Amino acid sequence: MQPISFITDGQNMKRDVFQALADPTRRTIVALLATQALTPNSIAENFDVTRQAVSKHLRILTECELVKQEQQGREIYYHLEIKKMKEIDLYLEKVRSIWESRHNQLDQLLNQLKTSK
Amino acid sequence: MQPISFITDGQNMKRDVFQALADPTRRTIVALLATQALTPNSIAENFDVTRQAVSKHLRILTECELVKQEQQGREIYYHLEIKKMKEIDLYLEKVRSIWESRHNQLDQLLNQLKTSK
DNA sequence: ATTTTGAGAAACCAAAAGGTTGCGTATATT
DNA sequence: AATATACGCAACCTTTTGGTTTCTCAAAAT
Repeated sequence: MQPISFITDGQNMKRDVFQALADPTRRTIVALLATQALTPNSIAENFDVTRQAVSKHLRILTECELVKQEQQGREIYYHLEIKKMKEIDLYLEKVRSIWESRHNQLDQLLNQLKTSK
Repeated sequence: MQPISFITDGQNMKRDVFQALADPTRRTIVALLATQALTPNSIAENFDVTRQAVSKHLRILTECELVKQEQQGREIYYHLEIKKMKEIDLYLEKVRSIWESRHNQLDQLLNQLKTSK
């Protein structure tokens, strides 16, 4: 069997959201961008890495569409696409629903045993 | 400023949950384990990789405590620790609350402008 | 008692990740 | 017009990742 990806935008997503959020620095950047749109430079000021490193992180976040760019003169403002986080919820819900239905099956089994005694 | 990890068990967690779920194969394993506890061999049968590779994935999932082992004879059953997924919710909630409060501020500003015209 | 089976551990490898420095280019500033 | 600034891109380096193969060990099966 093939490894199934539970997150498949299918068309033009080069990167998956989980992988993008695997890096703690990127998670912090996302949290930062939740407050307001920011430029690479202003983000870099909050970290211990160069502006180029932040740029790379932003590229990855952009590739999975968690973040969008908006050019303003020579500056580029990056802002969060909060909707994209839904995809993570989707996976969590999927796993939980499987988990729950398993319990229901157990409950059903227990009920059957109970009523047939 | 230091890169802040939003997921810090602090004490004995060697691996963070987001990173563990970054790999699509591991996400599928987690979904599989949501149905029932399984041995490495039975998991490997569902994939295109060797048992050893699955073992490695299970080690990573175990390190972040998303999965627990239960020895039975010479077999080891791996079962999902569904509670651990809460940590992901926590991050999502954090980001969303930041995002919401930002909007509230904007709403407040708009209201102020409206009442003072 | 011998052989098979389940599984972790180790050694190894190619590819990806995360970082750096240096460069090119477009937009502001003077 | 000359200079400074904001940024992306490319090249490079080191560490991590995901996989394989091989080995060893303990538990079952014969």
